[in-house]
Amino acid sequence: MIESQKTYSISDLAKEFEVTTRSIRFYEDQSLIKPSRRGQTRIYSPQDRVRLKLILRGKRLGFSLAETRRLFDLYDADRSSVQQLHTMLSLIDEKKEHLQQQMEDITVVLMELSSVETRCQSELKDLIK
Amino acid sequence: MIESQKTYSISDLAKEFEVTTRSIRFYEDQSLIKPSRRGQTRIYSPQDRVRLKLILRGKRLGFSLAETRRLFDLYDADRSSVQQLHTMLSLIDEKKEHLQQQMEDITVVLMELSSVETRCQSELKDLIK
DNA sequence: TAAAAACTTTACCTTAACGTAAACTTCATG
DNA sequence: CATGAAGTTTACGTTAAGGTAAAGTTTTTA
Repeated sequence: MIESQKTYSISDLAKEFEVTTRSIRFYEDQSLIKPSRRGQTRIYSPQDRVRLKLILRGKRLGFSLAETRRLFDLYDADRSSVQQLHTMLSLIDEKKEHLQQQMEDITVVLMELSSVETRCQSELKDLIK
Repeated sequence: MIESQKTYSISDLAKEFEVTTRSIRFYEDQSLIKPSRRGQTRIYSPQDRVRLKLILRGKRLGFSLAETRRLFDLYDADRSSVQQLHTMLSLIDEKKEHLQQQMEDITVVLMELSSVETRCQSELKDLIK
């Protein structure tokens, strides 16, 4: 099975994810993606594409690019020493706690918004009727 | 019941929420809080304190100060015209969608982190044993 | 009452995450 | 083959959210 080694140009990805090519190059500058090259031209693999997707998900969560890179480092990290594994586990825990706090915050805000929404709707009924 | 009309100084709040006085003044500058004054000195009411708490919660969610102010405006808004109410409802919907997207993102990342965590733990066992 | 502590304003500095413009190269195609 | 589209680098500009420093006022306290 010689599977079609799919690749993407920078503008392919820019369109797909609705970001500028400037941004994508900037992420590379910050060592978040490392596309290969044909001559000068960047060529993105499916893995690079996944990376970009992860970067953007991070952004939606309010991660800085530096934080996202640390997460990438977690995945890629040297898993050979006990030290390393412990460091990694505590980093993971830190992130998890942070995300759980965010979850709680979101839940609260969503409830508040729903309550305002309901009040608005009923006031709207009153005004129209 | 003459309840103790509690107030706070800027550094009271700074300590409680672990932010700098500079930040608190900056939020005022951006019209997010409006403490009263005794002479020049700022005096914060319990309501002001709640506002600050909300600002910080917004920050944890990655809201910009401008966004948070828009949310405040939603709460305080003129609820008299049908127009207004419709605008408000669509803003609320927008926010809700955004937050729901964030929830999904967080859920996914949490699961991924847990999976990495499990792998780390088992590798740790192998190394130690 | 004098000195320290806490408050104030004004103003310039910093960092992250790009936007924008200039000037150049490579490639497809009418 | 020239021209236009897409790619590249370099470099300066911009915005948000404060940090930091200077210079002054007010309040507390020894």
